[in-house]
Amino acid sequence: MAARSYGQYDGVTTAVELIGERWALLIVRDLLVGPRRYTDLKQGLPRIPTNILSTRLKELQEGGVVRRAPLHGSGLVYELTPYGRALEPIVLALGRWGFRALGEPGEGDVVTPDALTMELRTAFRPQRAADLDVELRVGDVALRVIVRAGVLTVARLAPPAPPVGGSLPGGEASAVVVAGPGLRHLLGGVVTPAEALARGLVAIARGDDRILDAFAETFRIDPLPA
Amino acid sequence: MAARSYGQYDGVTTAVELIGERWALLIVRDLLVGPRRYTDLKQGLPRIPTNILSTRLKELQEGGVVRRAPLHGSGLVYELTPYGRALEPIVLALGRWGFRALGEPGEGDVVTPDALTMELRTAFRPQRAADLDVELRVGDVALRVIVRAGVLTVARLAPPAPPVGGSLPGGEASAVVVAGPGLRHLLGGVVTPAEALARGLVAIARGDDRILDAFAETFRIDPLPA
DNA sequence: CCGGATCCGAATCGATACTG
DNA sequence: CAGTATCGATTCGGATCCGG
Repeated sequence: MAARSYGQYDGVTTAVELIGERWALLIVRDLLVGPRRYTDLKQGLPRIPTNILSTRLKELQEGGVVRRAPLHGSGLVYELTPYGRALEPIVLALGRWGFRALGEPGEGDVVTPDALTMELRTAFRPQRAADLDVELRVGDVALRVIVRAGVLTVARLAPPAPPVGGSLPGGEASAVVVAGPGLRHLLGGVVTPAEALARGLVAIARGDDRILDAFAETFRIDPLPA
Repeated sequence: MAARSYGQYDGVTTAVELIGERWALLIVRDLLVGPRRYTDLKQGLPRIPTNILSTRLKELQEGGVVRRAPLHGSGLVYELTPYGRALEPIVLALGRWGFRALGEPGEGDVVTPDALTMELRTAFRPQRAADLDVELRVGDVALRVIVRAGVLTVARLAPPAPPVGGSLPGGEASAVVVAGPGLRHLLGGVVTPAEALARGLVAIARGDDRILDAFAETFRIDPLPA
């Protein structure tokens, strides 16, 4: 028996042995957004040592959670296996759970595009979803957030730069929402959209303020059900 | 920023910081069965170093996941806070996920009463549940498993010892099911109850063999939905 | 630039012993 | 019962280096 084994024979222990090592679940989180190259993962996890990333990817492959796939042309990507993709509801639920413990960001904490994408997915309420097409900016991350018929699509945008004329296929979002860490108060339902605007937690850089009502109704992580 | 921080600001990262350290989720797993004393936890996690158990309990308390409560009389117990209890569906889902990767037990692997209790909870299908009252023995763990009106109750029994006359309140179970690691094949639905009996994965030490049909219908972790 | 491998000090973990 | 203390074994983190 490996010295570092937990020495137990059950499903929870097996799960922890597969994805419980440091950084492993954050790698899975990013891969849930889509296949990623080694370098992409490294950028999405700025503080991960490269030897750890390398080791984890190997372990996740041995565990059947991740596989390598050749990238069309050159290079390769890591992607979740079907077994790994089965973690999606679990990671989303964990994200909701952890969200409720979010305080102020620590100094140096970052928000990455993939993390914000997953955060939106955790907060997404298909039953309540309004049709939506907004650009969401948090820090230097910009995402195009589209909801159509209860289906959420999130695309990464180039970091906010002075518009040069190049526009996305499909044109621009109907509104631009700019937020900081205070966005969590809106998602958490502890402030109304109007309050969030008044307190400067969120700003509408373009478009109608009322878009925020639809946004806040569509994305919410309610406090624990008593 | 702490040197060991992941340096990200989102729900998944926060969750991992709260319960992602080694052993933490196994502690939570056992506490989901019920409040436990320090010594109980140590027994339920035979390979955990006591300093780690001590450290984790402190961290889980700081994170608002666990709290200490005085035990009536003397001593104290650790129990989940409401926030910690909110992990239940997540731990159950993780248990189901990990279950599908279970192979043969490693040498020295053990099955503890709390782990087996949680395993049953992960496999429990309320919709399909038949009324049931059986004693389940795996290794030297013995559990009284009762299902009534779609509600599962699991109680720990003293390790299988020659009946001395002392009986549980409520009397004896209507059947005794004895199993080994091969039980996973029955729970996984890859063998029928009849096959499980024929191959010796499971034995009925007392009672009618047909109780196993009800058992296998009530407790199952199906393969991944394609 | 991509995809790592290597090296090394710092921190954590694991095992055992010990204590109020 | 409920932990601390100690100390060697591992792992992690940070930086650098290397082959395509």
